[in-house]
Amino acid sequence: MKIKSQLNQIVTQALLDADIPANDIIVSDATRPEFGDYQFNGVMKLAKVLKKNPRAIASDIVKHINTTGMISKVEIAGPGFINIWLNNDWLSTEATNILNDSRVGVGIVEKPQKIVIDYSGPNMAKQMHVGHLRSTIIGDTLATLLTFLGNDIIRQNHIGDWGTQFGMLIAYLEEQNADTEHQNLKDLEQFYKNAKIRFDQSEAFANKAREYVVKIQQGDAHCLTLWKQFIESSLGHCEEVYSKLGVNLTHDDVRAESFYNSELPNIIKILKDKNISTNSNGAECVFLEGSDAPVIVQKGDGGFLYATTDLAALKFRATNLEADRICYVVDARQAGHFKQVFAISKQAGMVGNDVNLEHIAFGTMMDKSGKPFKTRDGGTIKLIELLDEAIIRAKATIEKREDYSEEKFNEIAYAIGIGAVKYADLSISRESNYLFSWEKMLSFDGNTALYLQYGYARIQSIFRKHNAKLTGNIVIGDELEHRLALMILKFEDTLTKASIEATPHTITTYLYDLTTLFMRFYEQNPILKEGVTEDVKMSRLQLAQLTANVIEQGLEILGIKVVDKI
RNA sequence: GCACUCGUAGCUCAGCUGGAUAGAGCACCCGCCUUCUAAGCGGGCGGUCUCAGGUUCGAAUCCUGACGGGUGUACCA
Repeated sequence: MKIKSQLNQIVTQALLDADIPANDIIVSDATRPEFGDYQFNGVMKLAKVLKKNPRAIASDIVKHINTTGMISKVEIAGPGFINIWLNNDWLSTEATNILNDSRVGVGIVEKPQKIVIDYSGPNMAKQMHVGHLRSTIIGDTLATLLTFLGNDIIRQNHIGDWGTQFGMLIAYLEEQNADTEHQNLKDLEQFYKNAKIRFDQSEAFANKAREYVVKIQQGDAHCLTLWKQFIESSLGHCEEVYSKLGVNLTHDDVRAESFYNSELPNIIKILKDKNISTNSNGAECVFLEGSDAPVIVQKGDGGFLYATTDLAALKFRATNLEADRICYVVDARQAGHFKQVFAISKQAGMVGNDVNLEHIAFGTMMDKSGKPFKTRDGGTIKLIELLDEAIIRAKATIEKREDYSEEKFNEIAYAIGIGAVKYADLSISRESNYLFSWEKMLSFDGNTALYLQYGYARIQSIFRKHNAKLTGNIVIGDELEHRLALMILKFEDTLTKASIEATPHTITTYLYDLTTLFMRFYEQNPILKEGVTEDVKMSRLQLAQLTANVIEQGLEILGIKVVDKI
């Protein structure tokens, strides 16, 4: 339900009917319950332009606001605020209507876009670690969200499969002998370490590794075979993580760095032809306004850099993939880099002016002491181990709660553990650094996945008891039910906002508020208890059902599973 | 040096396209279970929104400056 745009229209019409020039009329959420459901604050500004008393203008507008449909009451308050209450009958009708809607009342965007989302992007020469977590989780949520709203999403996993480290790894792979094939790649972590040790120990090996870098780049068949074998194996490990995380990235979404290799000389040619780049100290550079350091697109030795690859990728995405919007879900520290390549790509015409380029930046994950998240000895924490620990901790959290079957116990712990990790990440505003805390993320209290899952499970419990068809209509009986119904109907506006601003935490905040509201409703308004009339019972059951539907759908967009029982 | 970014309750964070008395959670204190999952709910305590100016009828929000933290900054990605 698009509530805000409907209200905007009603208020705009009221202004027009009152002969007041109206443009960009925006109604906002009321700041307090006693101020109604929504408020319009634009009168004071209008008063200045029109040189009239704001309360007089407000009164004029209010007279023309249509209160026969969704709005029940309008009031002028303070210097000229217009407070708006929604009609209970309208709320109940709209809410009842979406009871059997699989989209819980959420429509499709008017103008679907083709959107490329670049996320995860692990380096094949390393095991996935916590540094890849945020990009993977935030990116996947955006992809799911934008798809749900009706856009055409192209996921791009820009894996790092090219560069000097691969010489070392390939040399080691060959030294270990290829006939054992994937066997010696089973424990990739150990493989990386061993290769590094060999590299540091043996000068001969180190030289061979450097030689291999050149060979790979020259397209030596034998080396390329080994390289491909290595990449496949490393990617397999990533997919293990994706699967455990419940992230929708597949082999088909992989468009590796090396994919753009053949295009790189052309990128340089375009930049040279358009006089965008110049040679400086032997390197091909682009000097952008407002910055003293250049963007180097080709090294003095002829090698290319990641700026070049990113330009090629931008060109490919805008031209071949025909994207309207391209989102890069990458660490905030890369902000400067993206600002530069975005500017160059537009200047060089590699990307059309109408294409929206966005760096979806996120902050660093910190530990309790406020330092970047590392193991005790300063190493990076492997993602797969973090996820396994989350599941173990989830088990500890719920083990005393109920007698579960082994299978059920594992299923619930998985949903809670992985959900906790994802939710903790998504619920913080993405640009700020975030503090990693097991205690906080696995708590039943506060804004956590577990609280929402618990709320959902409580509702399922009600329906296990009720276990019969829902009939009748929703009837709003009190203030709490009014707010709950409205909150349910705000789902679409929330998703829309989150999709435009690329802010998953908008969704988590909403779901948390919804669940809190439901818990209060549930405490105060009995559903299946003695003395509740059939009509009221049915109405409340439907509100409970809708709440569960929104929680489930909302969490699904966040990539988090619900469970019937906790 | 220059650029970017952040500074809100003891702690973790919302709010920032200007609006009414700045909100949550944790922690702490006090209440509420013979009845739908009390791992819940209600109430209380807690703030010069880093500081100083400016714009405005109105500033946590916008502008300038200062202080403090983080990050980036010519051939890694």
